[in-house]
Amino acid sequence: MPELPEVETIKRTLEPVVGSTIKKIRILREDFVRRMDYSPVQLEGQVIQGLYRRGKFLVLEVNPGQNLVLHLGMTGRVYLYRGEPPAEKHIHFILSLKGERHLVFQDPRRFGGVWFVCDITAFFAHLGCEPLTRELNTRTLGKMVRGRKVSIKTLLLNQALICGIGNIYADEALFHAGIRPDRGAGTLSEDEIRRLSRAIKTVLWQGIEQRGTTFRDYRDGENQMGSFQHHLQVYGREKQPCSRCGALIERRVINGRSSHFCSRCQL
DNA sequence: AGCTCACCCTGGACGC
DNA sequence: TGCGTCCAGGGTGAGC
Repeated sequence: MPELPEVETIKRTLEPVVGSTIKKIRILREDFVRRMDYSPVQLEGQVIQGLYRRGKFLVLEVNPGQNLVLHLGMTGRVYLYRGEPPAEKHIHFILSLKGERHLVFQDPRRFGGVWFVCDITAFFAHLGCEPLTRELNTRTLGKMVRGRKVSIKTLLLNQALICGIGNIYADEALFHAGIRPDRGAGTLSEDEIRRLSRAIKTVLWQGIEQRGTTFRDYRDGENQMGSFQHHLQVYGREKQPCSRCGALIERRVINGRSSHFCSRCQL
């Protein structure tokens, strides 16, 4: 499940594509293309000028008016392959570069996709703040939760407010902050908002340091697994003892998403 | 406007 | 072994 730390890790491992010339674009599944503001063929022969992450999106900037946006959905993998790409299942998109390198996008579940975007600012207009910047702090998080009846867990997953947090890091951040996922967002105290704002940054940075969480599908741009799964405190640890107090971790579905927490440490 | 929920999709786990 | 069923969830959009 690629969330911010996973996409950031992929971005870092794909850095070598910047400055490369695009030789050919192969779309193996038409419906994997979610948007086509310009013809993909126009990218062939052009040089990739930049690569960056926004929330859980990855952007290849060929020029300011021609961007290639990737989203990995649940099971997406994007990696650089040297030599002819493998004839594996579920490869929907290949970007061939000069020097016999191929950027391969594989996604069994096809929740991911690619967008050929001209106006990148408009494309991201609906997206919330980047949690690892100063845009997220006690004051801004306080504004987001004020008066909101949704659970704090649901609020953290809302990409229009904060972008990049998914199910794993939401559960981990709430454990870190000592707040139950089913608490109404509007009921958080000033101190809890401060703790949560810091906890979000802490767990996301830890995830990046560990090169992401590989539960099953996730791989980075070099097709390597992450290691944050070994450091998870609550996610996927139902009925296992809490690392802090020993009580058993509970699992509850909140808004259709499984949520993991310690009912003794999280209030 | 705020919120909930069904939907999309496939592979793996599990029960019989 | 094999078959059927359920589950995982990011983002979108319908409907209340």
